[in-house]
Amino acid sequence: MPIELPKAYEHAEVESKWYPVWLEKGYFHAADTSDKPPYCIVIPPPNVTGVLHIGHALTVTIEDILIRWKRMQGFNALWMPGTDHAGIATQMVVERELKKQGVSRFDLGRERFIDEVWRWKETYHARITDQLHVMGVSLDWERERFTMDEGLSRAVRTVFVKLFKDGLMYRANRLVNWSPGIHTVLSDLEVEYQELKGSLWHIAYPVTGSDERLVVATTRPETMLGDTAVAVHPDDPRYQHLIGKTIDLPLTGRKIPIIADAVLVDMAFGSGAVKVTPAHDFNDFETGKRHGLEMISILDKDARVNANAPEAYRGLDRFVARARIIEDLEAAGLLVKIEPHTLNLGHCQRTGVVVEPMLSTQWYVRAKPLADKCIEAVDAGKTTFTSDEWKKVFYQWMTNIKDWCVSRQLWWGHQIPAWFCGSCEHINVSETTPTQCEHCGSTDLKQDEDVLDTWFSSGLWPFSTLGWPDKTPALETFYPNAVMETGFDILFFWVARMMMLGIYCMGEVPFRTVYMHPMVRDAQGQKMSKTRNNVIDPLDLTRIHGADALRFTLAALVTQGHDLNFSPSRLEGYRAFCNKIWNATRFVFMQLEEGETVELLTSPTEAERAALSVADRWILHTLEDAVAKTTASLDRFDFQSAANGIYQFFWSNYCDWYIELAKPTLREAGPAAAMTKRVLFTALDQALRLLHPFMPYLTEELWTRLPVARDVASITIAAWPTATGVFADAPAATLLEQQIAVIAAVRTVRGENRISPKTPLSILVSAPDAETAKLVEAARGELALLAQVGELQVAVDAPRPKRSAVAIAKACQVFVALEGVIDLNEEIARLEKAIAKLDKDIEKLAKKLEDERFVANAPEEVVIEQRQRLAETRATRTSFADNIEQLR
RNA sequence: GGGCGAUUAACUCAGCGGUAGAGUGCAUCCUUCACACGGAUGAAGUCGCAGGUUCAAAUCCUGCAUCGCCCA
Repeated sequence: MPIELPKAYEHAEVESKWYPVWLEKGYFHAADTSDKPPYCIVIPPPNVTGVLHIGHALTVTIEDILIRWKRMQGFNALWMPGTDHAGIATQMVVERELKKQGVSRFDLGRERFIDEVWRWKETYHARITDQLHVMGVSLDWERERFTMDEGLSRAVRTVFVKLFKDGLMYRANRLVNWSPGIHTVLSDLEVEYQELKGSLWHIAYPVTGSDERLVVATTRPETMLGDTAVAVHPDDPRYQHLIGKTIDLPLTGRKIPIIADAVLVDMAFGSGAVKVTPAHDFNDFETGKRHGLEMISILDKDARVNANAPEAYRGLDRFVARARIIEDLEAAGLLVKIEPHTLNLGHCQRTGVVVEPMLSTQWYVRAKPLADKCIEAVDAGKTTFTSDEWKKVFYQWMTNIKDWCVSRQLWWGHQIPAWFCGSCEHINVSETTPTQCEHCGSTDLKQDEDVLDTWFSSGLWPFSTLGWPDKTPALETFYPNAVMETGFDILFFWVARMMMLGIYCMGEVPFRTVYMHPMVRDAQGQKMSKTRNNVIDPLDLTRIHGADALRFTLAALVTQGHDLNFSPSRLEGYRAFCNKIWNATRFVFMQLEEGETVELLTSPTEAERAALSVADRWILHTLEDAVAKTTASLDRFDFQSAANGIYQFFWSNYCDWYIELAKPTLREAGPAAAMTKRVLFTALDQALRLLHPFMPYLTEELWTRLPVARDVASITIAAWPTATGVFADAPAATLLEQQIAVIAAVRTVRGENRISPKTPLSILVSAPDAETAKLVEAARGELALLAQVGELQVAVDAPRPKRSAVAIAKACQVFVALEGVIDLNEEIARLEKAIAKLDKDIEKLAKKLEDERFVANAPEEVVIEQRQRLAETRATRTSFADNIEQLR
């Protein structure tokens, strides 16, 4: 009994079947050492408490395509899996869950809280892993890592100590970005600026010992409690006499100096006088340093007014304090006016609260020396970007790099390996817990309570996952990684940090190529968000349309730009493509006798070659072309054209023409049919391989059923097709295109004249020469089947028969007898419409060719081409016009 | 304020110096023995606007408009 397939492709059944098999057989496992060339991608570790979203789906689709492709090409392909502890996000999630039970992390205490987080981590980890499985990812799960596991934690401590000893890790007291939402410092990158409508308050500050008042404009009146100066521009004639005098700072009873500062003050803005609050504003902080001003911090960690401020305001939230102070100033007659003002405010990336600049002591990485090495490496081409745009952005950031604040006031993360001595205040930095102070020998040591920025451990990912700091065989084999693929939104957060730390720790770049993918948006280009209610869940999509269809869609839509607008209609189209592949295979299988096996055509003998039909030769030629183009597209990370190329080959060439052309041959059992059958299977086998990186499930299901000899059990590890040129056959392509054109010409006449498909047509084909005539003659069976041609006549330069429709098929004219078939007026109308179009083309071409400058300047082949086209178009027009005359 | 990107058929996108393409949708016809998640045929675009370079511009340059992003 021949191989039977259900009538439609059921993705759910097939997809649930294969993943466990692949895992069991260990196809995704890469060897530590191998004769094969290495190829390694590390997954951007998803947040362990996160849910798979469409951005992850895009990431894993692209990476799996690359990995599966390279694996098939014979590389020792490693795709490293793992998850990220995501300090802030995870701590927030768990705190929120605890809050539901009425428990705060402080109720539990640090140790018990962290135990709690680990418990959550286990649960969430299982979920995100299952979600990844659904996508069909060929990750080497045996190697899976977590940023907080023992090995990676050791890597973090090692790097910290190394940086410290090299003077690249230091502590400093400066103004930082404080998130009152989660009670921690943030790095510059974790602050998101957002334009907000606010106000500009003009406040009158009384000059000491005079009636004069100096008006300052501010967007943050509450910070006046911490003002330590008022600045004016040194060249401002309005205020010359005040420089050096003092102000009686309202509500506080303090006196503060009036200073001149050309950097801070813009004479044209507001009143030209600015209050200076060094402990609560980055510009003021710099001003304070320039002038040696006092720095008074007036807010605590909750952004409430602290004891440095007058008693009346203590304990008030910063925004409540603002309202109170405005009231009080107004009562004192010191509020001059309020203007509407748009300001750009920093917000905490995670909690969304307004970030507060605060004075505090934190750990910093000296970034410049690390960044310089990155720039050198990219300059030297050690790492290349697939897009010039992102390379430029990378350079810009690296060139203007600032020191990286890496300490965080969280509990969940890698605790900083620094111990403060209670006796001598020395800071002991060590990979292992010290028992006594290295400076004074005291045993009164207390570890820094803070943890490291999550991105610090992620920055080690390309080598920490391979066993670093140990010199493992895997590290030796797979570092540098081949490709870093991720969303452009984490270019600085992650890619840049990996470059810095990779070069620093390993002495070599972490990866050879950087490919940045766009952000997935909805079909209208809107950012997906819960508030917009336009979030597309990839798991819903896989349930409805299948993982293969989703993967193919993402690959077909991905660009090197900023946005990928996800279009459900495209997904539906590619789901239909899956079904098409299924049914084409089903048809091919139906040609088999019971128990029959097929020998694929690899390097044909002369005898085999001679047995190939024109259609066979054409599809093999086209296949080679598709193989070459797909491979070339993947080589340059052009997933879109790779996907489109295979789609076109499979649907338009293989299904629409080759299978249809093969049908008449197959019906007449014999040597021709046997050969065609072999070609059908050969092209199918190769096409499935090309499709496999995009559609792993469907291709595996079909490929393993092929009744052919194979050297491996799974398409996962089957060889990627190569274009050797054995099937290159341009003459066959030309011949077949002529046949196709004749068939299409008849169909056009039929379609346009609304002749029923059942009505057989008599046609006469006028060929330019005997060879072409012979070719058309040879397509008799195909014409009968594909165009319902009952009677076919072919002649060289045949005279036009009376009462016939005419259509052009490349070098031939096709006359379709119309007697008794249609209303002649229909055909006249069709030809008139065609002539109108031809006239337009003729006019355009003639005008171009009459232009002497064109003829003189354009390349000769272009001129010749245009002349030819004009001649052909004119001939067609003449023919159509004559025909109308005859029909009348 | 500085920088970057986008604007092509109703929708989602290719093309990036020499006849405007794809998928979906739409119209007409066809349930023919792989597939109606199908087949055939067709309609649909002054390629955002205005200048410029060129024999030739959707494609290169300049400006403008609209939308979006990044950095400060």
